[in-house]
Amino acid sequence: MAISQEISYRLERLILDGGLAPEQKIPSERQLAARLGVSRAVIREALHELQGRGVIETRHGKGSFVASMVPGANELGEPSPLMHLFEGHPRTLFDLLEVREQLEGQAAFLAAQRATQLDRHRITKAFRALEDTDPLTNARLDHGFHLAIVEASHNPVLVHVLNSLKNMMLLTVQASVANLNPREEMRNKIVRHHRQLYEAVIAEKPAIAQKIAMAHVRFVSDAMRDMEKDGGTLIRIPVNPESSVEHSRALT
Amino acid sequence: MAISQEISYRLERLILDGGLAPEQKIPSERQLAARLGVSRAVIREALHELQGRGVIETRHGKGSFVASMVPGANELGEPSPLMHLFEGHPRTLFDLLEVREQLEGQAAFLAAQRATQLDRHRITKAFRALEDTDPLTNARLDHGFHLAIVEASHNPVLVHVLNSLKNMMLLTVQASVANLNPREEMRNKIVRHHRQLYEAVIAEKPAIAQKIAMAHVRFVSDAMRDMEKDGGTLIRIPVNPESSVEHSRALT
DNA sequence: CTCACAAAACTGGTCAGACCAGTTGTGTCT
DNA sequence: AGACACAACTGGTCTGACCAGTTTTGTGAG
Repeated sequence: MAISQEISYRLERLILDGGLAPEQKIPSERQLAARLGVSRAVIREALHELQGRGVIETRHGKGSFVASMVPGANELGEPSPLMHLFEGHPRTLFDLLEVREQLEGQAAFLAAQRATQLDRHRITKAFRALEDTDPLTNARLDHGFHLAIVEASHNPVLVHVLNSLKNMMLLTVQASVANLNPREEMRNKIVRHHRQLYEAVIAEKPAIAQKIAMAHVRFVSDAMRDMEKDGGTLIRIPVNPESSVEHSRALT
Repeated sequence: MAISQEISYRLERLILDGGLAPEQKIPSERQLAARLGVSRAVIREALHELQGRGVIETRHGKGSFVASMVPGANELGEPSPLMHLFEGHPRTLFDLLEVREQLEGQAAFLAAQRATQLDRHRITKAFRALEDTDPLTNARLDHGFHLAIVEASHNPVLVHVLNSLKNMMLLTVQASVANLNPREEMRNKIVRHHRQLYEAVIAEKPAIAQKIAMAHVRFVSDAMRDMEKDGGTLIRIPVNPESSVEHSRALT
């Protein structure tokens, strides 16, 4: 196999395995080349491969960075092919929540089991940020909190799967925030869920963490199902990332 | 924007817009470089980006080719970027099995709950075929059985996720068949699992079906982990694109 | 004339060193 | 202390060479 591919795999493995955190800077091309004993061309080819796969971002004059899966940052990828299924099909939202219930439950379980000191620190940071912010504008932070837990599971396959559902998940999170947060009793419950989940993960109680995470997603799902049945109107989140504009502006 | 990226976008658009058909050969790097008036390095970087995105495949001495979109039959979802993580990294196999445990459990649960007459017929057919065949050559049928159950879950998102893991799953199924089936007591347990799972789904007992499906995957995972720890040698399944293409055709 | 086999002419893979182009830190001069 | 220019980073591109597989070609032996 080509050297450049071996290197790209090695780097990806390192990143997904938690060796490198999102937004973290990767050593410069010249450093990598020297350290791995290969030419800079090979390093560049490997990095382009990771770029194509959306694992890293490269900025002229600054360096290469682990792509954050958080929405605001990048997202030059085309809208998820599943996205179109979602538009006008609220059922898909519930299908997704159904799958999320399992996967987030497992992620919470594994995170409670495997989180390192660093992971716990990240999770704590994400949780604090979530707590300290206006609930109406925190869909992103909500997602970030769940994401931190997923990454602490140290299962690259799980991370990849949830990442590939990223766009849709963001929509469900936004939908739940937009629809549920305005109702006080709902918001309180959700906040309590988050706190319980946070504590269970930090306290390294896998079974409890899993149960709470699943109950949380289930609760959101049920609540939205009820709202749809009763009121009939879910607040629709416009499918419009528009971040590629933002992206090119930031980079040009 | 960097020249290499402009070129990769241009080529991708060309390919996706039908200018180039799958399996078709792309002009050589030197030709492209000359034709587009840039250096070969830029061309190579652009091609690596497309490679990372799964749009093309490159073969030493032969050239670059438009990737056949067959693997994963992904009308949805990007071509599994996970595939390569598996090669040479047995740990990823266990990561995948960890995720499978949850997803197949859920699929079994939902299948038992929602399967229609037609679904049950398909599942029965897949099960019979599995039963009547030489266990040493039935990795495909094994996979087909599990697949029939997944499809009966009637959750498009779940189907999509498992479908995008299809190639890797095929490998784990093959690995388990190759490693576990030769041991009689293992094979018997697996056969029993299949039968119990089949009966629970047909009998519309979701909780039981889920429990069995999860136990099944867990059992396979544990058994392989033990084998790796003891004997130290898992039979490695050669990663052979052509055969997996064959398989996905057979299953689609 | 045909077949076999080696050489040539492709393909991609890697290397070296140079230079351009953004970004950031530093130090000097006012 | 502040402003500004100059290093010293970073990635982006170019050149030309050579290595390593694959395919074509051409020539010699039968």
